[in-house]
Amino acid sequence: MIHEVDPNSKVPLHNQVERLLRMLIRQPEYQKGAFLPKEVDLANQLGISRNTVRHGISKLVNEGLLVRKKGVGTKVASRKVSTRLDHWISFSGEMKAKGMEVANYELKAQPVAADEEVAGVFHISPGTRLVKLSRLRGTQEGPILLSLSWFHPRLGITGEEDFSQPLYQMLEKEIGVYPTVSREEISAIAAEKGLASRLEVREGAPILFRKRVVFDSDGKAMEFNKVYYQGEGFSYSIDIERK
Amino acid sequence: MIHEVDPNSKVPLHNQVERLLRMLIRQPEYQKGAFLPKEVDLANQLGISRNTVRHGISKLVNEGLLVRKKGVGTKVASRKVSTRLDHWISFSGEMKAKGMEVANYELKAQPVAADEEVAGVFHISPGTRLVKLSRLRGTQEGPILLSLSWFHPRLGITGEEDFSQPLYQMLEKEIGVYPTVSREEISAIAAEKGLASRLEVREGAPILFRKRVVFDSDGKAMEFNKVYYQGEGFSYSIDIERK
DNA sequence: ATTTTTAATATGTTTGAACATACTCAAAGC
DNA sequence: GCTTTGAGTATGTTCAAACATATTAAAAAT
Repeated sequence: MIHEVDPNSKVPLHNQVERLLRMLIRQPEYQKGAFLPKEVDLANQLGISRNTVRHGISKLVNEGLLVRKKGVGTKVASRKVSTRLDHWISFSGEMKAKGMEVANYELKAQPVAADEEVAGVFHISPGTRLVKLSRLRGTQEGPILLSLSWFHPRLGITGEEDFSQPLYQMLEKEIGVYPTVSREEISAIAAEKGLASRLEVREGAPILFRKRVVFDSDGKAMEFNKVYYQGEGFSYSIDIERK
Repeated sequence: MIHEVDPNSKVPLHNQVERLLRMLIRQPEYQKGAFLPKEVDLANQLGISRNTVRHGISKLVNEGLLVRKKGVGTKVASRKVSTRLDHWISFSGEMKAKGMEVANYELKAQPVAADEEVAGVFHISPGTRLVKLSRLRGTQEGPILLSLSWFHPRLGITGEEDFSQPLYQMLEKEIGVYPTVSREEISAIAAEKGLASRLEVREGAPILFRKRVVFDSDGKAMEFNKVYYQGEGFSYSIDIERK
């Protein structure tokens, strides 16, 4: 049962709708996946316009709390995943340790021309050919992260290597290069359209963005990596010691 | 000069508006702070409804690319800030090193009763009195972060200490406790209403959220800290070595 | 039994209009 | 010169309606 809105309140109706929904979705049935009341039913029940109801709903959709599907309905969005920031254990290894089966939604290695950013990282000329690895990964419930890696041309990576195995294991065994230091940059960004559709989140959803350069044991840059994690469903943990 | 929308296109009009705006805001004048064309002017120019224009604009607003102010206008949002994740240097020290003057928008230390989360972190009973420090900090341009700290009661912090000085310096000198390890959890979340208004971002904006427990040299939890950074305007950097 | 078609469903898009409200700036008053 | 008031400005809110569209399920056809 949903409550009412107060048409005489100074709080805009769409904000009141938003509040009601935030309380509504706490109910176990919705947490478990039941469909929320239909827009038109909410509108009739609350005595307000369907578009005003939609306005309120879109707040929670924008926050990734709800997902909508035309012809189907609206429901509470799924739950979180976390990983250790400072672990070098592979993503799939860590997810397996948590009892989650990793799925590769996309796995593609292909030669590309280095753009200015990649060229700057590796100190090579823009346009230089090198291999880019693109992986869309997650669990049975859906994608969690999009990882893009570029490899320094000196590694001699061709794109024909077996990238289905753990990446650094492959680099050590087949390329003979030892990843040693990772220089990271972490921020929160809003998903633009292309990224949003690949990660199956709404446009503008918070994305945990990790950009890093991996150096080998000689201190030379070997991999440039960008990873986009679904924001709401993901967190890093790390222990930092004072020096 | 703005382009047109194609009413016969399969792409929804509001998406076309969004695209046009993404291109429009690249122009230097808008990057420098000029107001975008008014909604009603865009609507007339494009031959579509003002609400459809608003729908398109709200996409960029939701992403933090644009900011709107009633009675004033719409303009491109401001730029980023970053800090080292693994540095113990104070926020104000680091900003000063970057030539940015830190402003404290809010600084409040007060005794509170520990809620369940805080109690769980410190292994004390819920309801136990301890001191909570709340700081809203940023630059002259506006707030960047909201930091909330709770201190273990055994430290004997009263709330009367001088919190305007660097926190850990104060803890060492006046309390005699030495912060040594920080156990961190980092994620991207969407700003809820209260947080959004304090950080002056839109509701739902991506927020870089850092939750950590700081331990002293004896390995005992001394501080529980939550920091919310404006997502778009902030990033961490860190170097991680393989063990 | 399987495939195709159709209808129902619920969200998605767009509209024009009217009104509300926060903000700015100029004019008026002290 | 300073403060208050009022008008104008541009975004914010709400509406009811009509139509579009992706999805699902049932009915019809094979």
